[in-house]
Amino acid sequence: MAPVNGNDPNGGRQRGVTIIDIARAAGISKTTVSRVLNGEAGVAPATRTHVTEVAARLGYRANTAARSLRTRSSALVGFLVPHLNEVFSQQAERLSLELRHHGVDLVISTSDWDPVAEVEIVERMASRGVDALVLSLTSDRNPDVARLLKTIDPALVLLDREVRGIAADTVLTDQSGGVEGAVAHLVELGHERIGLISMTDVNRPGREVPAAWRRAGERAGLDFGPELNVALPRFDAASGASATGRLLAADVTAVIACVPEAAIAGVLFDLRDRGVSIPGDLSLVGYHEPVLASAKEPRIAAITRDYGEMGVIAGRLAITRLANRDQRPRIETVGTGFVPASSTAPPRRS
Amino acid sequence: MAPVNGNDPNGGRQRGVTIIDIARAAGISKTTVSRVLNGEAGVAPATRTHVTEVAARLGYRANTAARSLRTRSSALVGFLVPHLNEVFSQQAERLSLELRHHGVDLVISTSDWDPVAEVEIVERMASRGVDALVLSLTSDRNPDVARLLKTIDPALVLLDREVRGIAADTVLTDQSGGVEGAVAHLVELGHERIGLISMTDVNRPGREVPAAWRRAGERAGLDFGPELNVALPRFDAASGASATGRLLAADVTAVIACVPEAAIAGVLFDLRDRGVSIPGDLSLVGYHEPVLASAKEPRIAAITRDYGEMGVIAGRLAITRLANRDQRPRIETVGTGFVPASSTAPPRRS
DNA sequence: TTGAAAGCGCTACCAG
DNA sequence: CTGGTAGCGCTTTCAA
Repeated sequence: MAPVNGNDPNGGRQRGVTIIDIARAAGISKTTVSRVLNGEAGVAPATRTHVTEVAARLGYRANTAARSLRTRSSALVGFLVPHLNEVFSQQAERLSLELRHHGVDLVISTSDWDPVAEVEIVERMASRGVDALVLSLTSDRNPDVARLLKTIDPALVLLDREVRGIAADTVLTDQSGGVEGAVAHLVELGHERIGLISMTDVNRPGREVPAAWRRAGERAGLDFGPELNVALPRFDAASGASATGRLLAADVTAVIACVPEAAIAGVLFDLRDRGVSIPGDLSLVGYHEPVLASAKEPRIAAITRDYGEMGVIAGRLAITRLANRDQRPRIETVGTGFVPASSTAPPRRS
Repeated sequence: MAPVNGNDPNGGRQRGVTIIDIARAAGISKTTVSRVLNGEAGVAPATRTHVTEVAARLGYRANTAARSLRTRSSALVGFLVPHLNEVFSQQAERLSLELRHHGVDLVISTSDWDPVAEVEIVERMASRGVDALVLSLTSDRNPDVARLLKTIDPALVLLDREVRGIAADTVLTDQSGGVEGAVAHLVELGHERIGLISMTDVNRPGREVPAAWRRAGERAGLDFGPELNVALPRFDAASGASATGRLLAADVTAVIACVPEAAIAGVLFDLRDRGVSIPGDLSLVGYHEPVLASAKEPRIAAITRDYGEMGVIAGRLAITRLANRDQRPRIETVGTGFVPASSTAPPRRS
């Protein structure tokens, strides 16, 4: 039998079983009940089993809000991503799972690649009282965000981002392995004019990828001019298509597209519309290919990394940070690799 | 200047500005501060502006836990999905956005298609105090879940699921439009043995899709035997591949695959390995195709619907439900359509 | 239009 | 090993 509660003063939600109800039913103090429920040591085994039993019988469920208020911790982590595409979804799923193992839930919000929305979202999450905030910022060069991050309470984990003045736990991607692999592969096939579609320099991959590409070119004795690098501010199909046009005009024989899948789709559509065949007329390297896409030809060679792992690492960083907020910031690096496929071939001799 | 707080009795988080700090700074009671912050009527304009000003100056951020405790509402909605694939991610993104417009945040958890995990997750979210729970259950026939849903407090929104004994707000999918469109299209091309890969009957699409397929067959004067329907319990590539084998053994000339993308990828891989060409040897209809996959041939004809819209509707149902928990359950239906593409053709005459 | 006081459910402290 | 008490920050009476 559920205990009879006083008549509800609140028009709203149901009252629910509290530790006081358990205490009464067990003829014991709520302090001890709390101790049992939290698995603290120093409770007589008999008491423990009894309380556990009563709690189960009454269908007790802890009130998280009350606990949060008292302990100043919400067991909630926020995850801010630009967009829930396959890459970020995968990160989210693994991050969520990792956190769940530690009794922590994940609040997700998308900015739709809008730096202004990002500020609002971070603000919201801070006010929500998340214990930690995992950030895949659209722009890590936005001074408003940088300023905001200094004033908020949650622990921070940056996902392949570097914010000036913020020394936070970070999961970095080392782009060099993948990019150099791709360039080396293309050079070996005989390509010299290797175009790059990248993100703009407002976030770390947008800075690191072009740098790695240029380095790799130099290593191969090639000087990649700026006309070979198109930096996209947006990642819809139209942007991808326009980048393709610019690179074809620059006489590239190969393109490395380190941008989200929606933009790469734009590249593919545009090439098809122009009658440019892959890899016959143009070699293409992408940046992760969804499984369903990879089931069709040409399979896109890709610079890739383990997104799920990034989520797991972010989760671990968050959890360990919460256990000890005073430790110094840690940086974990995830490598990238080049996965060859049927989308590359020797350049057409003209 | 931030007010000087007493020395922190808590080893943990920072103290933060409270309404008491504002009240003191403004020389006013915390009641009035609360009223202003919540935009309640009955406050002198002068007081209102002053309080607003002071709050901004001190950098006040409401403590959500305290508010939740008092109001018994968390401004949090839970979303349970089997897996964050493209379909569910899209729903999640739009749902999240819709909720955000109303000041509500979204907690996401994935069950990895595990009905047991689902029970735990629902339990967790209830204990977390979510105001509403949006559920894409792996199995809506799991009695444990049905029982649990009756005991918990949050408002429920079911996403294309029907749980016995639970009268909740629901977003239903009407599969008939899409399935009948697909069957009619294939029949018109001359197909008679049209196989179906579906989910099992543990959830609503797993029941509705086969029913619609059978009806559509009857309407065309065809009697689809049970050997033409493979119901998958899992949705990895291997499952998709094995389903393909069984249907080919049943001499189908066309396959409709109403299963998640990972399984459809398995179908494609398997067909390629067997040297079965699409649509030359076999016509294929899928169930939504990611943009990057659609950029390559063959483009998979699909039975599809607006996933984003489903998320938006779910969000609206949740929000309006919270505004009035006593209204009777509402059911919104989303239609499906058939989108032809290059993956279908007349059957090979043998 | 304003304020005092009560209390949401829980954990932390201290005394026994 | 156990219990009493204080209070987290907020909203909500109720009274002025």
